[in-house]
Parts: sequence; C-alpha cells; structure tokens
Amino acid sequence: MRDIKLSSPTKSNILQSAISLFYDHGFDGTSVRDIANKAKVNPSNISYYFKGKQGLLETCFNRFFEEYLSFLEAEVHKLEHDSAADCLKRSVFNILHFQSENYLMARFVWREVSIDSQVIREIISSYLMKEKYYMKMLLEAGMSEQTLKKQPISFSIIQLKSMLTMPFLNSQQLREVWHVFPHENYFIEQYYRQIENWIDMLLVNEEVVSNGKLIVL
Amino acid sequence: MRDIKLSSPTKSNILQSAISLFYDHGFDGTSVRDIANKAKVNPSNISYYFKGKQGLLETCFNRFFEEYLSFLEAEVHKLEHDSAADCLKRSVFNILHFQSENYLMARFVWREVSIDSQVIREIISSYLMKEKYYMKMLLEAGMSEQTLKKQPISFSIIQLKSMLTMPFLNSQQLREVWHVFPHENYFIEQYYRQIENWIDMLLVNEEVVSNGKLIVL
Amino acid sequence: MRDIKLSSPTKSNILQSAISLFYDHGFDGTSVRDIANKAKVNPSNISYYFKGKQGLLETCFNRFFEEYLSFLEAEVHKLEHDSAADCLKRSVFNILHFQSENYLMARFVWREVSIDSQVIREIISSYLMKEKYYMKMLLEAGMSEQTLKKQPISFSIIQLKSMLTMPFLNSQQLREVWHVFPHENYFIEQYYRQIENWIDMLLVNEEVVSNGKLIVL
Amino acid sequence: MRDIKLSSPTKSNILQSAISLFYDHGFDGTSVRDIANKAKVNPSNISYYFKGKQGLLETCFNRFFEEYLSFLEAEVHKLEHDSAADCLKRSVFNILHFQSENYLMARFVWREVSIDSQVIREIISSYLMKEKYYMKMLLEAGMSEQTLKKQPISFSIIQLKSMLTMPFLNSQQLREVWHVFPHENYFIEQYYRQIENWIDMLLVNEEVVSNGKLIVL
DNA sequence: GATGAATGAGCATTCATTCAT
DNA sequence: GATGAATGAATGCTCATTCAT
Repeated sequence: MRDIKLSSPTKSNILQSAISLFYDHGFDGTSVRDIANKAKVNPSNISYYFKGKQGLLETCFNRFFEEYLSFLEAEVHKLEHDSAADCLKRSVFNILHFQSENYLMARFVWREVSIDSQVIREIISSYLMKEKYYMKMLLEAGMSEQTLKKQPISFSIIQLKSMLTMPFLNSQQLREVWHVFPHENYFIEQYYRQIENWIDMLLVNEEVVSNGKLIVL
Repeated sequence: MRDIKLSSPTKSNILQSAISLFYDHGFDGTSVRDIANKAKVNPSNISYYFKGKQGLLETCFNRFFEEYLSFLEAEVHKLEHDSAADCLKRSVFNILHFQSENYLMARFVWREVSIDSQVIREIISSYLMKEKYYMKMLLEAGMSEQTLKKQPISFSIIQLKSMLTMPFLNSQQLREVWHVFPHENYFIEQYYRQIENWIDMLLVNEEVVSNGKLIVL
Repeated sequence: MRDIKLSSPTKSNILQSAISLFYDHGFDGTSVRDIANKAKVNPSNISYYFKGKQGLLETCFNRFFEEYLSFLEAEVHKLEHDSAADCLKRSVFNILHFQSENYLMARFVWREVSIDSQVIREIISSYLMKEKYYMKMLLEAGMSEQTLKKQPISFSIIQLKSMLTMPFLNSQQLREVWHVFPHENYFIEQYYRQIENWIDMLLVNEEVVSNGKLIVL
Repeated sequence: MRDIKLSSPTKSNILQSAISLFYDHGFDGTSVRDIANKAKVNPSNISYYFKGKQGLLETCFNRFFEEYLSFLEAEVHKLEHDSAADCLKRSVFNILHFQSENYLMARFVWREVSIDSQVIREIISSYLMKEKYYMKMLLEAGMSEQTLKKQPISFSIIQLKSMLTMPFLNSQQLREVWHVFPHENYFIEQYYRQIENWIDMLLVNEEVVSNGKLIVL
C-alpha cells in the first residue's frame, strides 16, 4: 500500500471541481469524467486519491460536518459560563457564516442528506446523532432556565434546522426568484437577525421583542 | 398518431413506483429498469406512456405543483372577504396536509428543485414564479392592514417556505433521529400550530401571542 | 388463416410510404414506426398486410424486378424478327423510362442489392439469373451477326448495367451536384442517346458514328 | 483533455472489422457490438477511439475520399505539361487500382453515398464538390484542345463515374453471376482498357479506335 | 379491418474503475 | 505521481412484433 499525500495540487483540484459539480448536478448527476475534465486531470487520479467516487463524497461530508458540528460543540462547552440563549445565537451565527462561506458544500450536503442511499446513511448517521445531542443540550439548558416548556423540543429543532439550511439548499431559487444572495455577507447579517428574533420568541418568557425594542410585560 | 389512454393500470403502476424510487434515491439515482422492476412491467412501457424517463419527471412535477399552487391561489381569491392572516393560515394548513398525504412526492420534488438541471429548470420556473406571486399577494395584503412593515417580504417568504418544506425534505431524518413522522396527522396538527404562531408573530403589530393567550400591549 | 385483400387504401398507403422512406434512408435505416407514421396508419397493419417489415421488402423487389425483366424478356422474344441492336436499344429505352417513372424504387432496389443480407440474396438471386440470361441472349445474338467478337461479353454487360442503373442510384447527387434530374423526361431522352451511341460503338464493326453522322470505313 | 493515439492495434482492429462489416451489411445494418465482436475488443473502445459509431463512418469516408481525390488532383496539376486525355486516363487507372485494393471501402462508401442521411451529407458534400471540380477541369481541358464539344459535360461525367464505381458497388453480383472479380489485377487491367476505349471515343475527333488499331479518317 | 397495449431483444453509449507503464 | 488503454456492467431508449379487442 502506498501512502498518498494528504494534499497535492491535483488532489485539491479534484476536490474543488467535485464540490462545484455536486453543487450543480448532485452526486448521481455528476460523473467522474465530468470532475476530471473540470479539474483538468486524468480520471484515474480520482480513484488514486480518493479511492473512488464514493471516497470523494465521504471527504466532502467529513469536511463539512466536522466543521459544522464544531460550532455546536464549542457552544455546548460554553454553557457553563454563558446563557443558553447566547450560546444558541452564537452557534447559529457561526453556522450561518460557515455555510455562507462554503455555500457550495452546504447545498450539496443538505440535499444529499435527504437521499436514502446506504452509503450516505453510513457516513452521516453518526454526525446526525451528534447534531441532535448538541442541539438538545443547548435547548434543554435554556429550558431549565427560562424557556417555554410547553413546546416539544423536537419541533423547535426542526424549525431551527429548517431556518439554518433552507437558504443554502434553495440558493439558486433565492437568487433567481427573490434576488437574494445567500453567500453575501449582507444577506447573512439580515437573515441572522430573523433567527435571532425567532430564538427570542422561543426562549424568552416574560419579555417580547417587538419592532426591535424589548417590551417587559 | 397514437393516442395513449390517460390512465391505465400499467401507467399508474409505473408512476407510483417511480415516485417511490425517486423519493428514496433521487431522479439520477433511479434507473428506468429499477422503476420497471418495481412496477413489474416492461421497461419499454415507460417510454411508451411517458415519453422517456424525463417525461416521468415532468408528470410528477406537474401533478405536484398544480395542486400545491391551487391551495395558494384559492386563498388569494378569498382575500377580498377574509383577513390576510386567515387566508395565509388556511393555505399553510392545506399545503401541509397535501404534502403530508403526498409526502413521497413532496420530498422528491423539493429536493430535485435544488438541482441545476436545465430540464428541471424549464419545468419548474413558471411554477416558482406563480408561487412567488401568490405568496407575495398574501403577505402584502396583510401588510396593508396591520403587519410589521419593517421586515423585507422576501425574508418572510424564505422563512415560510423553509417551514413548509423542511419536514418533508428531511422526513427520514425526522423519523430516525427525532422519532417524528411527517406523514402522520398528529405531527401535521402540531407542526401547523408552530407555523400559526410564527404567522401571528409576524403579522400582528399590537398583539402578541404568548403561551397561547393573547396579550394586548 | 385469413385472406388479406390484395389491395386496400391502407395497404397501398403503407407501400408507398415504405418505398419513399427506403429510397431516402435505406431498408435498415427505416423503422416500421417511421413507415406507419408517414402512412398515418397503425404499425400493426404492416405486419398484418405484409407479414412484417421483410415482407414489405419482398413486395417492393418483386414488383420492381417483375417489370424490369419484362422489358428484357420482351425483346429477347423479338430477336427472331428484329436486329439484336434494335432489340437491345429498345430494351434500354424501356428500362430507362420504367426506372425514370419509378425512380424511388429504382434507387432503393439497386442500392439494397449491393448488401450481403441473406434475406435479400434469396429474393433477388433468381431475378439476377434471369437478367443475366436475357442480357446474354441479346448480346450473343448480336455477336453472331456483326458484333466485336474480341470483347468478353461480361465486360459489356457490366458497362451496360452501370449505365442503366447509375443515374438512379446517384439521383440525389446528380440533382445537387450536377443539376440534372433523372426522373425528368428531358434527362432520360438525352441519356438514352448516350447509351445508344455506346451500343453503336460496341456492336458496329464497319461503321462508326462520329458527331452523329455515320462514317462508312 | 485526453489525447488518443493516432493508431493502436485495437484501433486499427476496430476500423478493419468495421469496414468489413459495413461492406457486407451496410452502416445501418451493422451494430457496434458486431464490430466489437469481430475485432475481439470491448464495445466501449469504439466510442473511446472513434467517438461513436458515426465517428467510425467519418473516418472511413475521410480516408477513402482523401486518397480518391488525390488521384484526380494530381492529374489536374499535370494538365500544363500533358494532354488532357492522358491525364484523364492516368487518373482513371489510378482510381481503379486504388479501389481494387480497397474494394471493401469502395463498395461501402459508394453505397452509403446514395443514402439521404444528414450525417452522410455533411461528411461528403465537400468531397463531391471537389470531385466535380477536378473532373470538370480534366474534361474541359480536353475540350479546349480537340474534344467533341456537342456533348454536355455533365453526361460524360455521369458515364465516367458510372464506370468507375459500378464494378465495386456490385462486386458481389459480379462474382456470383458473372464470375468476375473486381479486386483482382486481371479484371482491373481489362476493365481499364474498356474505359480507355470510351475515353478515346469521347475525346478524339478525327481518329477512331476500332479493334485496337487507329483509323485516321 | 384496424387499434393500442405490451413485450423482450437489441440498440449506441456512458459509467466507474483497473492496470501496466 | 500521473497517464491512457481497456473493461464489463449499466444506462436510457428504440426495435419489430404479437395479441386481445
């Protein structure tokens, strides 16, 4: 067995081209030839560097989820010294920016996650369990302080995840139909405020944010 | 020359199998042979009845969007006699139930919509324009009555669409990770209430819903 | 076994469409669907009336060769009372006109004859033997009177057949490159004179046609 | 991206098998599987080396016409120092030998030329224009010296082309019915003399060739 | 007489991958 | 490290034909 360098111009070329094509046409809609052509390398290199098309997929998923989860994990660790709401908001903020900077991967990953391929299932299942664990921690921490108890936690998380992923999944639609650009800073700032509002509504019991000013009941 | 019957057991067999496989493996991940095998018919029939794999796709999209949009359109027509909030809520309610009953198509369609295929683009572009138009009508009608003006309409719609589609796109995750079942009535009822809350927050200016009871500021 | 009418509007429709399509795209390049579409009938009728695509081919070949050979046969019978040269010329004249009137079939048949299909071989072999027999009769009759003996008969026939079939085989080229139209009377008249000259040269020993006037050596 | 070697054993294997099968069964009557089987290679290689079945066709046509036309072009260039009759005869001689050595391609090409396929039209149209130009040059050069003016040039060329191509188009018939073998030297020598006679008759005004000896009028 | 449904074999092509170099 | 040749399976689709109606 030969050892393959962790990074080489050819390898990163391939990876970048793959992400771009997966973003546009999906995993099954992209052929290794397409990737090799775009990267201007020989198709054999894909097998050489990534152990096949599937390996390419795994690399993408690992890269994405490793970083994505790190933002959640970091805030879970800060729960001891900080309010849950602040931790939650900070993780939302960081995840949004991370996805904005990696919007190609974000769309591709979240789309592919919705496919029942055994391969994908195996790659992502542990990531999704971690995601669940972290999100639950953050919300439950909040609940034991001052959150609306009545709401089942799963629903909140569904809504949160919806808001976190949707702009990237439908980036093209947003661009073409709504003239809004998910990979621009301006959008992310605005959009973050939306989720912030939602968190406030969700978490706060006695206070309400209306039109940006706090109203103490 | 040849006129093909609008519906026959074989044809509906194919369609149902296709939807199920597209739901699981995506359009590109499904072969016509897979579909024919599942439907227990000859692969040629797919070309015969649907003019190829692509025709199958178009049929699915048309069926889905035609009905999906009908719920929006109907409420737009009712804007004259009814409050915008009520119309919006009713369309949300109907769409959720429609998708819950057709959760296979819903996931498949919303996933595929995020793919940059010229084919798909051509099919859906006019549907998406209609969707934009109807949603805009509903929200703007509300705004001219009592809604928060400051919020750009596009952001509200992104959020609304997120909430409308996400549970179906990630149905499998919801099932496996959160033990929540988007095609069950119980889930839909609960989930509808969530969006209802969000609409209340969005539209109402002077009133706030907290814990289910109205608080007049 | 049902008896099928020798001719019906549907049947002759099919035949005509088939000839036209075989003329353009060849036998293998034409599908029964193409034929049925052009004839605006159901494809099943082709099997019904002609016992399949191959039967269509046989019908065409039989029709063509039956008539084509009749012109040769007729002149062979006239050899007793008429000069061989005159008989030969008359058969050439008649064949040219026959092919001119049926130029679609002529091109199709002569092209297909050059294909090594067992099917075609079986259909045409007896026709070609008859053709050989008649042509040989005509030329040998001439030789026993006043023809150039030295020339092997096979070469003469090759040349004669070349001249008889070429304008029809390459009709489209003639039209597009040379602006000459093999199915017009004008062309046939002119072209016939060419072959007449060639026959004169071939047969006559003591006389030579130069510039149209006879020169007695 | 990928550069394919101009010739490899596999590639030439494919080409040779293809020519042989096209010769026998025509282009539409031959499948890539047939070719691959005969060449004992994998069918994929045909697409790999020739960019599909059509590419194979183009390669054949280009090879044939390039060389075929070279014989005409060469003689056109010699018109300055040589008599038109000699140039014409030499080109006929060379073309006959070329076709005799490549009788498989010759039959296939001339047969396929008579098919109205857009693909074939595009490949050959420029070749046919060149052919027309060269032949016209050769005949017109002769006319401006001592040729029969009365005869329209197009008819002469039709006859010439008939004689040049017919033995190869109908090679199989010639073999089976006339026991004459177009790819044998003996036949070509004899047949060339025939055409030589025809050229003499065509070009010479004051002299006539009868029985091989010149007769000055 | 004539139709549309349905079939199974076959079509050209593309796929991801392997391997010798 | 990287390439091009080569493979075998799978792709979507069209084929001529049959059959019940």
